Amino acid sequence: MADLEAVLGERLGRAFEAVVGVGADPMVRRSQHADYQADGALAAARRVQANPRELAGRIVGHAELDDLCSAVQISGPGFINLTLRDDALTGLLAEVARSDLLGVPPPARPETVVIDYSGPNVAKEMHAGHLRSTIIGDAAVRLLEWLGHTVIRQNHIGDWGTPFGMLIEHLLDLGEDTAAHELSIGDLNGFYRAARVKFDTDDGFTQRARHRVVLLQNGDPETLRLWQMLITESQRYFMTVYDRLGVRLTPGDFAGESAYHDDLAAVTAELESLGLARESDGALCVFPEGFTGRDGEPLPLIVRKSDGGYGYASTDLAAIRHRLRKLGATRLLYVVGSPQHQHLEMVFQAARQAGWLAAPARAEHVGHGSVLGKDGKMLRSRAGESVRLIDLLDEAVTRAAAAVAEKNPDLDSVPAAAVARAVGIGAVKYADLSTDRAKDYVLDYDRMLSFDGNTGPYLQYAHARIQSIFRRAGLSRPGSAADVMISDPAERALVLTILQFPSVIAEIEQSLQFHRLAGYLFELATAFTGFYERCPVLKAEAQVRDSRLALCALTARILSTGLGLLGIEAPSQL
RNA sequence: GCGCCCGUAGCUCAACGGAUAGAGCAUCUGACUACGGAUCAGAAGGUUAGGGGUUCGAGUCCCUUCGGGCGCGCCA
Repeated sequence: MADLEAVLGERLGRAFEAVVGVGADPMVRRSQHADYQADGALAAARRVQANPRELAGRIVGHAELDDLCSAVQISGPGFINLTLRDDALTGLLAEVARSDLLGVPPPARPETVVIDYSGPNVAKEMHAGHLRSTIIGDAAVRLLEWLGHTVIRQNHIGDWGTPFGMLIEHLLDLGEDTAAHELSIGDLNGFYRAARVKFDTDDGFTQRARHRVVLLQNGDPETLRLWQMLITESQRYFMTVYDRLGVRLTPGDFAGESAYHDDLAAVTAELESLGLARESDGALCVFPEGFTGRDGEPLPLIVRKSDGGYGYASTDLAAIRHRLRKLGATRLLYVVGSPQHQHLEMVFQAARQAGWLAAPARAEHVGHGSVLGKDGKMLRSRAGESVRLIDLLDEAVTRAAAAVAEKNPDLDSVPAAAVARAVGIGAVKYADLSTDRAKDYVLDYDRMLSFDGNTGPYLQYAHARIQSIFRRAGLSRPGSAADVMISDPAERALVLTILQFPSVIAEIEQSLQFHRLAGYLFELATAFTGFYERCPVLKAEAQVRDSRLALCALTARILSTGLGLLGIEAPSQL
C-alpha cells in the first residue's frame, strides 16, 4: 500500500482531470480543519482560468473519493476538506498491521547509498563535536536499510598527514608498550597534547617529526608498523565509544584518508588529462564552476600542493570517485558539519565536471549545526577544553540511573542498569535528532532527561506503558489481528495519527530531517495518552477489548520501530 | 571584501508557499483513591529581529539593514 497522503492526492488528481480536463497534482496534508486538506484547486484553476472555489466545488461529490471519504467540502479560498470514512480508516489500519514496513511502500528502485559519517581523528579524542555526525549518520543508516536500500557505511577517519610524524616520534619516546596502554585506555587527549607540546618547543623533536613524515610517505616498513599501531589502538578506542552509543559502526566500516593514498596520483592525472586541473602559484588546482572568492577570483581545490604532497581536497576527490566507480553508489551522503558546506559543494562540482558524478547518482551534504553549552557557545569543559564524548554519554547514563532508581525502585539492579543505559543514551540521541539538524542546539541534561515533553524518556515511557497493558492482560505477544472498531473520537484521532506514519517516512527518506520523525512520534504518543485516558482497554467487553488491544499493539510497534530508526531502544519497562 | 548558516511565546523548539503561527517546559486554574499520576482538561503568553518586494495568500521566496555563528590556496 502507499501512504494515505499520496493515495488521496492521486485520487483528487484524477477527479480534477475528469472534471476540469487538466491534470493536477494536489498537495494533500493533515489539517486542523479536517482530517485531510488539499489546496490543488488554485493551481488547476489558474491553468484553466477558472474560479478556484467554483472549481473545487465541482470536485465535491466526485465518485473517485466515495470509498475513502464520507464528506468532501470546500472552504476558505478553495481548500478541499476531506473527512475520511471510518471503515476506510480501519481497512487501512488492517493493512498497516499486516505489513512488515508498517504501511510504508518499499522503494520502487532500491539504491546503493554510501553514508560518510562520524570521522574521528586517529590519536585524538572523540569529543562533543563528533556526536551529531555519528548519531545522524547512524539514523540515516538505520532508516535506509530498513526501507530496503543497500547501505555502505564509510567512517572517513583522519589517519594520514603531517601530524603523524610527531605522533610516531612521541610513541617512540614513550616506548611502544606504554604508548599502547595510554591509547587503549582512551587518554588520547593527553597523548596528542604531549606530542604537540614537544613539537612546538623542542627543535630536535620537530626535526625528527618532519623526517618521520617523509619516512611514512615513502612507505618505510618500520614507520608503517608504528603508524598502524596508532591506528589499531585508536580504532579500538573508537569502538568502545560506538558501543556505548549503540551505533552501527564496525571496524570494517573504517575507510580513512590513508585508504585513498594509492589513488591520488591517478586521480590527479585524470583531472589533468581532462583539462580540469591547472597550475596556480606552484600548486595544481581544480577550479570548480560557480565558486568565487576574494576579488571575484575563482576558488581552487588544491589537488597537489606546491611541495608535491597531497591534501584533504585530493583525498576527498579520490573518495568520491571511489564511491561512485568502485562502490557503485547512486546516492552519496556526507554527514558533516555545516562549516564544510562550501568545500563539499566544490568537491561535488569537481566530480560532476570530471564526469564521475552523473545522474541518477547524486551527492548530498547532510549538514548539521553544533552542540552548544548553556552559555550558547561551543560546548566546552570548565577547563576550556572540548568535552569528551564518552564523558558526555556517561554523565547522561549516570543521571538516567538516578532517575530510574527514583521512579521505579522495584526494578532489579541488572535490568535497571540496562534501562538506565537505554534511557540515558536515548535521551542524548533524541535531544539531538528532535531538533532541525541545520540548527545549533543547547545541550541540557535536565531537559533531555525529563519524562515530560518532547523527550526520549517520554516516548520510552509511553511505549513501556503499553507493554504494561499486555503484561496485565497476560499476553506476552499481543496479536493485532482483531479488526479495529472506532467508537470514540480519541480512538479515531489515534487511528488517523497511526496512518500518517508512511507519509512521514516517505518524506524523511528524502530530506533526512529526523526531527520530523521525532515530532511525529511525539504526536503519536500524545494521541495515545488521549486514547488511554478516555478508552479503557482491559475493562471493556471482549470485542471492544480486542479492538483496543490491537490499537495498542500497533501504536507500540510504531513507537518502537520509529525510535529504532533513530537508534533509540524502547525497553518494555522502565 | 566575497560567501554560507541562523534569528519564531519568558525558556527549549515546531510549522514540506496555505485558513486564527503550533507544542513542551515554566506560570496560573481545574479533574480523578488511578488498565504505571512519569496523568488528563483548560487559561495566559507573539508586530515570526527591522524595512521593502513577489503572490489570491509569506515565518517560509527575493532585496536590504541589524544581530549571532562559521567558512574563504597549499590544515582537515
